Amino acid sequence: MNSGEIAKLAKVSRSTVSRVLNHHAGVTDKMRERVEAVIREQNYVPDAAARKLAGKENRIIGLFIIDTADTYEEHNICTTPFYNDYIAQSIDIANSRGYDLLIRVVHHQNSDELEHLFQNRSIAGGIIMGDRMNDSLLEHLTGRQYRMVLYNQITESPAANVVVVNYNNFKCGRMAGEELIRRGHKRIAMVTGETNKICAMERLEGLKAAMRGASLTLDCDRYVECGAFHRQSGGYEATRRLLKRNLDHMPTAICAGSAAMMMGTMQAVIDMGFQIPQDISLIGIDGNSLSQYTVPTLTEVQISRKRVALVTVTRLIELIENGETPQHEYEISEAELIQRDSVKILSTE
Amino acid sequence: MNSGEIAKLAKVSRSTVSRVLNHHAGVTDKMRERVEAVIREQNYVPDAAARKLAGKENRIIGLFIIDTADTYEEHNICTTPFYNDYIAQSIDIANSRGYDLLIRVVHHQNSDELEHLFQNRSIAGGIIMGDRMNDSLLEHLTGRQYRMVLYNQITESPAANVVVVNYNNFKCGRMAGEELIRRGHKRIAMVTGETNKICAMERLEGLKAAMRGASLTLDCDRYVECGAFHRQSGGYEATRRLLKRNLDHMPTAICAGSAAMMMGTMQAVIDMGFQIPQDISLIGIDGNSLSQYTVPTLTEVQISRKRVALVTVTRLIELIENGETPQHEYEISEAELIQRDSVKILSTE
DNA sequence: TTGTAGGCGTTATCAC
DNA sequence: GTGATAACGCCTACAA
Repeated sequence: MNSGEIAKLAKVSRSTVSRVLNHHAGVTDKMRERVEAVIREQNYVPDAAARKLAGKENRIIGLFIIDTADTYEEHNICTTPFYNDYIAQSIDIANSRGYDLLIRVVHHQNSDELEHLFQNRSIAGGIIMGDRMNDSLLEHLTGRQYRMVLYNQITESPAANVVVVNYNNFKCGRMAGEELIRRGHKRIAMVTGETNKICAMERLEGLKAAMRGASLTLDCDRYVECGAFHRQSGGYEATRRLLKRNLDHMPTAICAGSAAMMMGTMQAVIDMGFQIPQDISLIGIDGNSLSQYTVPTLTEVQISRKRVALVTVTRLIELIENGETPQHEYEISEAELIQRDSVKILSTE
Repeated sequence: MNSGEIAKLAKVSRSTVSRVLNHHAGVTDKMRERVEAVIREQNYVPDAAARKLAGKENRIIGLFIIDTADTYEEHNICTTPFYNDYIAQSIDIANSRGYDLLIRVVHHQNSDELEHLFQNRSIAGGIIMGDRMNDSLLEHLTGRQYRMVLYNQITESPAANVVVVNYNNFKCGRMAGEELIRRGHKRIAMVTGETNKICAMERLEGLKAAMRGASLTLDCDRYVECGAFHRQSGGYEATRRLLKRNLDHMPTAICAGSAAMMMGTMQAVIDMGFQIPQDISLIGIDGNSLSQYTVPTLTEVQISRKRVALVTVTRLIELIENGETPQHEYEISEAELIQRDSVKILSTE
């Protein structure tokens, strides 16, 4: 069934069918109704490929989640609490705007394939997030005319067709630090992600700033340890390294850089025979839906994932539909401290 | 940049370019190399829409997750542990086979739009899962030529182009029941999902069967309560109703029908002032990645989500690529009992 | 082995 | 307001 057949049945030309389909003005009501009746009756839906080829935009958004983990684990980056939620939310938001999401996890091996979807015009635009993308690839990509939104990849928009959305990770780190300090902690440690990840480093900087604000300093060599940001195992291993190194002078509190790491950190602390929060306090950046069920319940600085989904998807749709957007840089600063039971109150000296 | 320009630069005809692109036999090595060089040099990628219009299949799979919840909650069905994992796994599997996943959550309002993607040929096939789809829509859909895989929707494949994959939910229910019985429980209750959900009812049947096997009976009127299968709140509310009704004769153990419900059940039991497992034991069907972190840790019958993803995606790709598949009905029976601390050992009377 | 030509289903630009 | 006609970019007979 194609527009020609519809035209024949409605006794009009294909052009008229097309006009009706696309809600063009200047079609007699009588004609319109006749055509619409046949369309309904025949259950006709125009072919997407033909439509696109003839110049219409499609309504598919590519969602690319970069995963640069060297070891290919059973659970990829999408299984982290953040992406779990982000994916669910962004599907809903895109769908409600009439768009579909085509989701792909981009591993090392297929990082160049990412561009194919832009090049063969399968997608109207794309959102790129996850691990920090390779510099040269990023530069190459942003140099093209592809409409895209970059989340936590770079700080400044390099082109008019690229929207840069960043989370105020610095603020989250600072909030976590301030909470620890408020509760009397001075010897604070942090377990966070790879040094090439914007968000991991900014959260660390935020923590440092909070400490500076209280005339404290973070001894990075001793009390900072980096691991796989998106893996529970990353948190586990980094925490073990950190603690083993400092058995003689343990931190009173640890700040975990991501929700995934937090669970590993908790496990490592327990496995090494320490009690939370009696021996070591814990605070996490980015929340876990089940932090309220653990014992102790976990204090965390919650990131608004819905807000991230809303901003990234909406901005991209603006870019697609208007060819532009009012701002090309956008920072999301919503974050909420959820006080639970993993941070001990230390007597102020 | 199109195949014509490539042809011109390589000084060949467009057909030759097409042949090279599609790896057709019968092209001189010299020609092939010349064309490939230009393609590489120009970074040319053929247009997906044009290719499709000319008769090629695309490599996009639709993943439709039906959500029939009446109340639209912040967290949709995708945020349940099962779908969180399933989505992550299926993206990986599809990608590794060269396919992309287009994921859509299908709510009541837009259930007819589901068919559009098949009709306008945006997708080569589709996987339908989640809540039980409306009978008439399902019948309509399977009556067409669309290639699809139905997961936990119906029991028998109605057509050659439809593969039906079901989980052995009965077995899971029975395993949970047997574990409780093995530990001495006799007065067992179950909190599960809506009566129109295949998997919810089958799990219940499995539990009943286990009890029958031990000459016990499940008093359904008193000890079975149904709620929203995919919501934690569903488990919470159903459990409260169940317990309030039976304060005079409490069950010694509760079996929760889904991972999402399990967390609500635990919360409800605690909120009502009971201790797990001292007062009431808990076992869940389908696991939660964090069940090992709660106190007590939760005993559960784990469903192999990776296996579900593997079977559904692979079967659909077979259907797409071969036009058929060896079996049209497939049952997944992998399930593993994870014994933790939420089931108390009762002294045998 | 290579080139030519027609068709895929739609939209848009013209005349009428 | 409506209808022919030419794109859109590719694939595949068929002809050479």
